[in-house]
Amino acid sequence: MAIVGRERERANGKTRIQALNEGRIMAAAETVFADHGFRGATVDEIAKCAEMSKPNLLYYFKNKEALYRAVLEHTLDIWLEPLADIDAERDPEGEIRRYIARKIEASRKNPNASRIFASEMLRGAPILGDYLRGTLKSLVADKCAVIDRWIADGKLAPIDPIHLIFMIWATTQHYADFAVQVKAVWGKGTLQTKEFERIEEAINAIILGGILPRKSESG
Amino acid sequence: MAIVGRERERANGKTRIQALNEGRIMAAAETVFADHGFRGATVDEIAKCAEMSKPNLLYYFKNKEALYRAVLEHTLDIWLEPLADIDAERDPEGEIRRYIARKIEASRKNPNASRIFASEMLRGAPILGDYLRGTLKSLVADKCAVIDRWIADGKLAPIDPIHLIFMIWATTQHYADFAVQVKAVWGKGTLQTKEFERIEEAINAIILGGILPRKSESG
DNA sequence: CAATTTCTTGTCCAATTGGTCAAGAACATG
DNA sequence: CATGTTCTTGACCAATTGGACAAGAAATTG
Repeated sequence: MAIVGRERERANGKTRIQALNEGRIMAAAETVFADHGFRGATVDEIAKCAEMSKPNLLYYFKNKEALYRAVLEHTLDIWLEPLADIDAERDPEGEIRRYIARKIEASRKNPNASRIFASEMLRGAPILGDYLRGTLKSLVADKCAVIDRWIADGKLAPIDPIHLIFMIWATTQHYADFAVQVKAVWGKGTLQTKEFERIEEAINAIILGGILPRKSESG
Repeated sequence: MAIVGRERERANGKTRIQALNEGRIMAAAETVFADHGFRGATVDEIAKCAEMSKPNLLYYFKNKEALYRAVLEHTLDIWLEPLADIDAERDPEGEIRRYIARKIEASRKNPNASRIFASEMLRGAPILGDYLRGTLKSLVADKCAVIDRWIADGKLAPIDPIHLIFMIWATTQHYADFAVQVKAVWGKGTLQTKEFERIEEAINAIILGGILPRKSESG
């Protein structure tokens, strides 16, 4: 059992060096793809950003598209998880608050992932199209059903669930994707934790105000 | 005064052919830039899309960036106008309804403009940075003041004006920028007038519900 | 420590890029 | 219709692109 002694701490069958370099490449690729999109990014630039030669990068990822796919896949995890977590059994206000919080957190902690996803959508989702029409569509359908049940139970005002979801996506991701604009117009140099707390409050105020049942009407 | 007889219908000092070709080039550029961003777009592709040779395109626009700037400028007009139109003297509900309606209309009628703007934001607004920090910032400040007055007058719930504006931007443009995703998840083949009417209703319902004063509290 | 595997890069390549140039074609006008 | 202007393009260019390859450098292993 002392076989672990030397170099064999390969997780997922990966060498130490592999894990290290693939990580560096992915990180570099994330920023370059986020800045320039798939076609605008160059392998050279990514390699330079990862501090390694281009042939070495291509030793780890067989070509530009493979690298792009790997990066996209990574962003999807971040993207999908919070929505899947909405629980029909708990109360809508708390669930939606928590969903918004987690989406905002994702925008704050991983703005590049959000921008890459946006860039892929802008060009018509040539890679993610199937994912959108498959996994994502059925997940959203699920959650729409949950929201509809909440509405039927009088726990939410009768709004259109899918557009509520779109609105939450659009609004939360806006602060990652359009960060320059937000900073410029808002007059903030950077968006830090403090700013994101205010953002979250503001979004919660409007959206929850818009979807919680009006007491004066329904009793 | 019969000088107008022949070919001299040049508006803005432009030849008939100039006006025609610049128009075709701009239209082509709009779709290509929208699909691939500045760096990802190629002059060749734009020329092909405009059905003319590359040197001919470069006869009308001295280089790729000049063309990009021209296209961006055109998108800004569409972008800016609706916000500037908000009138402090009229009632908030009607004004915001109208603003949302006009933004939705812009997304529907000019999705490419929206996507180009988004793409410019994604890469950090290297061209539009000054515009954001100048014209746009002060315009937004103006309108925030208007909204604050409405709030002070008890006509709106006390929400943060700038984030209301961000939310309206994000939500309305979402349907242009993320059209693929919307179509895929919503299960619509295309987004047509009918769909946009439902979208507008849904957005109005949530946002107005979220910002109009609650009668049960203040009334 | 020798053999084997993994890693790294300089060099090269064909294709594509943004852009120039000269020369001809179409047009407009006196 | 002759003349000047505007328009159009094929051919070309240097730089960059994504990627292949071979050969050497580091690791890892029995």
